[in-house]
Amino acid sequence: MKDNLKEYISKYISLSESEMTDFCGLFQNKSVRKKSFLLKEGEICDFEGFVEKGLFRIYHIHPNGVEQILYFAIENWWLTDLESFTNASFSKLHIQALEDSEILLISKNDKEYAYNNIPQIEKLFRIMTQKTHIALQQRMMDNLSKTADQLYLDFIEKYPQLSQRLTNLQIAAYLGISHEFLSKIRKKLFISK
Amino acid sequence: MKDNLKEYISKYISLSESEMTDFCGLFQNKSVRKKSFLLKEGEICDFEGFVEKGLFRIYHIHPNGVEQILYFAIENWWLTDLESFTNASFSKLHIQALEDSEILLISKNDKEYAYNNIPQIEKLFRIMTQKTHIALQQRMMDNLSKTADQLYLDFIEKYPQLSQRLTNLQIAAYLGISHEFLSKIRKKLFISK
DNA sequence: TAAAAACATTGAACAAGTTCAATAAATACA
DNA sequence: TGTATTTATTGAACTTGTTCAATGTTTTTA
Repeated sequence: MKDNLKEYISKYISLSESEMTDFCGLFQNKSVRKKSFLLKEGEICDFEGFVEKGLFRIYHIHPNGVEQILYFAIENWWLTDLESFTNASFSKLHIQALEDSEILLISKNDKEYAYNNIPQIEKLFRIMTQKTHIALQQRMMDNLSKTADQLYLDFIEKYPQLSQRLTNLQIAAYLGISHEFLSKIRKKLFISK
Repeated sequence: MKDNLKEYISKYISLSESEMTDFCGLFQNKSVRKKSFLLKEGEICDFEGFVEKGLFRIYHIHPNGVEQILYFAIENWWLTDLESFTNASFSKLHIQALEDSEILLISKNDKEYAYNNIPQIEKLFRIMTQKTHIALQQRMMDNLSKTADQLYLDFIEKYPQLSQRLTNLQIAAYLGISHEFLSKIRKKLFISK
């Protein structure tokens, strides 16, 4: 039970057996059917999730109707709307399952409990946030400097297994280009799938 | 001494007087002349800094020679190359003073000491990293969806005092557009300065 | 398994932003 | 204060990517 979560945690911090049981006990399993939502714009995100199985997209719908995917979350990745979760503000994001999925959810209250009662947990999330921050900085710089061709090639090279599970529409929405243009890029690069 | 730093810290956590003295004692003051560097590409960033006075730019030079500014740091902002600092890897970034500046620096070792000996420090940096992460996500989404006009207007509205201290070259390098195009945008918008 | 829905491809016209080069204006500095 | 350097402006040609519309393909679902 919750073996992936325990393994993930152990990569970054050392917990006693009782602390581990205590902390992991705060997570509730939830099955999410393909296309259904964990969060919709306007709601307050009061959970953080660890994906055991499946695939989610975290995205924003711009005023002009265009969907921008902020990130994907697959097995052993975490997801939340950090802004809404942290500030208890209305979310600008949607979180939707793209496959039938299993996710472990911890509520904001239970996370607070963990911060206050298991000292190492503060460290765990500090390290996790650092890592995602580094990755996001890199993505930011890439997006501002690379052409769409390079962004696409980098993406399928960096996430080969994930890109197999996504439509080109979704990849385009992540890269921030139109799917028509992605199609033309793929043609130019002789990518057939 | 170090009043701004102490005030900053107190916004997020509560330290006893001795803890505060202990922690702030780990910071060394450094004067940095305009145009000189705190960090250059290829070096390992073993410090984190809190700006007391002045202005820095943290930027990357792309293979094609274009300078991309990742962020600016003014009074009461922190700066480091998080990736190089965290992983002790060679930095891809330059950190340069754009004005004569005063900065408080803490070494990686001393920060480790603080993490291990002052429990609340873990929380402080967890919260700080969360905040910058939220801001970076927002900037990411903006950059992918907004036109250069909007990005520029948003920037000068969000950072009115900072933008007064920057050249248009620097603002363009932050927004990820050419400075010629920024000039045309300013003309169109009737911005005279 | 047939119909509906979602996804992918292609072309043509267009818009946004870049590059290069020339010039002007402002700033730094000896 | 005058000269060198950096910064800003402008225009023309060009590149990258978008939008719209039409068509074909694949996947989902009743």
